[in-house]
Amino acid sequence: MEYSISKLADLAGISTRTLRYYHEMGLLVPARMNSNGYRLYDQKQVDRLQQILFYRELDVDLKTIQALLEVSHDEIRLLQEHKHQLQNKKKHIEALIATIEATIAHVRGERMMKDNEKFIGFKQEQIKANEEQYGEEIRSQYGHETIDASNTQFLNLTEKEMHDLEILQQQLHDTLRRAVSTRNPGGDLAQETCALHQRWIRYYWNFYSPEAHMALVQMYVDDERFKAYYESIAPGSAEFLRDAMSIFTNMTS
Amino acid sequence: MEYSISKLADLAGISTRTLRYYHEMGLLVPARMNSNGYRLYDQKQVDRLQQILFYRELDVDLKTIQALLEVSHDEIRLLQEHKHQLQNKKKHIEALIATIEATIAHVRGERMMKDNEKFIGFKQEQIKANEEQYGEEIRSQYGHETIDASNTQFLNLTEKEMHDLEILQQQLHDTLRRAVSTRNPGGDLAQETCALHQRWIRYYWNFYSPEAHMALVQMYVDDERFKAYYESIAPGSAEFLRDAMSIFTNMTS
DNA sequence: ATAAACCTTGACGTAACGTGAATGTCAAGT
DNA sequence: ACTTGACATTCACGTTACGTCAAGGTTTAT
Repeated sequence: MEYSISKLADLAGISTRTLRYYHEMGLLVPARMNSNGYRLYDQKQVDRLQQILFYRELDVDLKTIQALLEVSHDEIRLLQEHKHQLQNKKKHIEALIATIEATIAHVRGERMMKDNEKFIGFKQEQIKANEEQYGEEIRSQYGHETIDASNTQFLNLTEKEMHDLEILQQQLHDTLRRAVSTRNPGGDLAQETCALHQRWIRYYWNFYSPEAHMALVQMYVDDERFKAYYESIAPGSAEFLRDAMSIFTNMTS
Repeated sequence: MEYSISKLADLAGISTRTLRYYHEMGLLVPARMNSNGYRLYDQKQVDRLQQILFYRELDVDLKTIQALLEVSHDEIRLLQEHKHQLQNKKKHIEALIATIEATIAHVRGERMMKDNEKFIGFKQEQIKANEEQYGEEIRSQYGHETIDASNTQFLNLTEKEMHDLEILQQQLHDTLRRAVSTRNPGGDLAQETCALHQRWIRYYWNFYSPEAHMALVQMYVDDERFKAYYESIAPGSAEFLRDAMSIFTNMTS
């Protein structure tokens, strides 16, 4: 069964504008375009839209959703994961309700309550949970330098930006190679490498944090795929970058 | 106990940028500003921030939150209402989980499922629920023409826009008065009145819908406060506007 | 005294659309 | 065949709620 754009929008309870936007960004591409330029969607798109809406329900941003849907096409596994996350979200709402009850009791003078207890359960923790849960999965897939042209749509880069990214990547490799030979993770060259790496990472991450960055470079050391890649740049450069980042971010793991 | 901006942000798990933004829009004004220009918040702001975050959790937009917090200062009543809404949200998540389970069973071939069942429970219904639950409350407070200067901050209007709004309102009253005397809700003058009313409403509503507009003009008829107000413009003008809007929106209630 | 942490304002940018303009296409009715 | 209303397209501007950065002032701890 085929759906026009308004039919699918009505079915899913979203706007046609949303569907056009999802098409434009490559998140939900119609099954085909009619000869008159009209979008037509079929069963595969219905199912994919359902997945998208589950992720949206869990406050996952669209770029992340797109990446996640590239990582796995196992529908049952995805659905079970959504279920698990929704059960977590349910618990989080229960925590909020408990906070309300505690606050009411406090207002009535029935119990004491410290100010920090008043904010237990709010959404910021959900966003952090997303970052942890989904960020790790994305990093394992896209934190790798072998980004090819097919991913430019994902990153929504202009030609110029893509070119800039290539230059930056080349610069990063050159600088890292030279920095490794200094054997000084705290030196100027090493710290410049870190700054370049940070700039590079920001092309991929919507929400940067030093912690996440540190986790990534630690993964370069721990994961054989990345370790091998960095060995090919310069021997020992994964560990070197990890050590340099530790200083750059002023963090020790 | 007083909190600096970062202390309060950390306490609540939000950013200092968010707190500055809330100050700027008047949603959460610090208790005082220090001599050095630093913001200081006290207990009242802590409690108000908690209320704001509960509304945010329920996907209520900030302008609506601001309006709601002007309507009622009864903390216990607000908390009980949040609780009620969160319990609804919990049910909605349970519905989503049921949708997942049904979809999994469908994929496995264990049961039949129509496409429309795949979208049961998604968030758009929550947004509609907000519109109904909170919109009505806002309308009863702000859908009234007696907007005074103290509300311009709420609407975030420039001087020019405020002036335009006054002109529009005057024009609306004049046109309505003349339209009523035609006794023709479908006539040009009546339909012009509706267009003016729609333009006027859009100053207040972030998300316009003909249904909501119809509900509002119906309320003008049903609610004595508004009815009396419209009688003072021209006798019978509340019903007239309701009838004219029915034609303008192509809806019959 | 110094460095780091904290604060301010100003301003640009982002994500995910909502809205409207202008125009083409389709289907049903006259 | 023509008309009208519903449906579709692209283009483009605007909105909301911040994230991020720059530039510079203030406070705190060493």
